[in-house]
Amino acid sequence: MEKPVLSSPSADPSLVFVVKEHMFDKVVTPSDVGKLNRLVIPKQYAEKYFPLDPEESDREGAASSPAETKKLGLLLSFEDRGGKPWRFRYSYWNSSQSYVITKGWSRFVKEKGLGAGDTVSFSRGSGNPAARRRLFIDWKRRQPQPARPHLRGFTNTIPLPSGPLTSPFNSIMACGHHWRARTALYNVNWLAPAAAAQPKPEVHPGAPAATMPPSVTLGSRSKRLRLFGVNLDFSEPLPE
Amino acid sequence: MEKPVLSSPSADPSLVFVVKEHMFDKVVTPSDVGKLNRLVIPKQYAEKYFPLDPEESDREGAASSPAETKKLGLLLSFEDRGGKPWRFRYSYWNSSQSYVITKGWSRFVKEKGLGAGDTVSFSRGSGNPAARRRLFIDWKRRQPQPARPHLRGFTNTIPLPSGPLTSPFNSIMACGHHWRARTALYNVNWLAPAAAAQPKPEVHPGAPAATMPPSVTLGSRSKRLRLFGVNLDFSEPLPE
DNA sequence: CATTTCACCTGACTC
DNA sequence: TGAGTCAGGTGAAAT
Repeated sequence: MEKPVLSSPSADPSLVFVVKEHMFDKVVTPSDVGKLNRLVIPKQYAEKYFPLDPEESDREGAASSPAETKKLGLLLSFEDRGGKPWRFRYSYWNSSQSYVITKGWSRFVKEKGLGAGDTVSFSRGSGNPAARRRLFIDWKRRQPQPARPHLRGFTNTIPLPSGPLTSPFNSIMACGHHWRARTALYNVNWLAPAAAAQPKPEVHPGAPAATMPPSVTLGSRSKRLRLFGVNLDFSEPLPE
Repeated sequence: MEKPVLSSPSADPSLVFVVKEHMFDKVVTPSDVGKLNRLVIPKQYAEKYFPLDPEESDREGAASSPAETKKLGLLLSFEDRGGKPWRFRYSYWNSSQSYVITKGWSRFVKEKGLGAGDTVSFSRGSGNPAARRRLFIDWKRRQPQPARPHLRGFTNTIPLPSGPLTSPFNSIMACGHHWRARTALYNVNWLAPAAAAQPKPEVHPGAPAATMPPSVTLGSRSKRLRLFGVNLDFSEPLPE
């Protein structure tokens, strides 16, 4: 067990400090923050910290018997750094032999804006059994990634993928956008006409070689691309 | 209640006609006829015609008490237009707050060859309470869809919306595509540059006036649009 | 085994 | 906006 640490003030105004023991961290995968709406808990930590067949089956949300618990899972209640409670369903998936947090997880991902590579951290209170039953969840952003260019349109600002920009169209010049309502996930891509009777795109400044066709590749330092007489402006990534 | 109608001969050879009252129709979704093996009954109809907590809990397959019925559902017995009996489990899903027909439904879908967009129709006998307890199910193929132009790209064929094609970009020429995985719903849109130093698009043949900006409108008879030196070919809708 | 059934779950959408 | 509906999913159990 790691050295207990003093936390920031908890939600309970009568407690100024909570002594916590760190349990484990997980660097979340794309699936952990994607639409599968589940977080896989590494088996070694799951069995150590969140046993599903405990002798002392006194956890909140526990079913009546250990066998039932194994089948139905548990309701685990955490507090985040602001004292906000988070209740997650935690269970074992026989099919994948893995321990997962399911219900409630996607709300956490959304509220915190978790992305792949970010770290979630699990702790519990330190001290007597009652204190140790108190669970905490925290998270931190992954190390800053190299800046990516963004295309700032007239009405939309659209994060660009870092790789080559491609389109399912091979025979037309197409500038496509693809997004999901009410999320910030946008995907812009385009292609040059196959038989281009078009001016070659000019990239300013410090342009990498723009290969087109089959695709336009933008360097992270490009700030402006003039394409078919149209100015495309790139900006730094949006503040998060 | 709609006007009672005389049906075709029923399964009971002693009865030549059955008087039916139409209850409701549902245009089935892809999920209703897909692998989920369930039919969602719109709540308004479910609660009106197939109540799960009836005072008179005398329906076939009803559990012993109203509370039990709510939990376990009912066995509903229908006759199709040929008098063939169809028994479906009908219940309420707490999690999605929806009424569903489950067991038995996939067999109906398979036998009738139901596809998305087809309509299933629910009726019951007209007259005294006993007659009204007799349930009927029928279905009809969806209307042939009106032809829509399709944009046939090199690698993709993308159904176009019938209305004007617009884009959230106002300042660049953008040809966007927007779709949801595994459904056939695609949405193609584009716009001309706001300050177009571009040739006007030419539309062949029988072109409607192409207004651009702010948007390009394609008539259903347009087969080809030459836009910025790029040919866009339109075809009839794909065979289904 | 695959397929069906079952009891959940979530997000997109509507009002 | 927030609440309700429901289409489209899931894992597990039943068949």
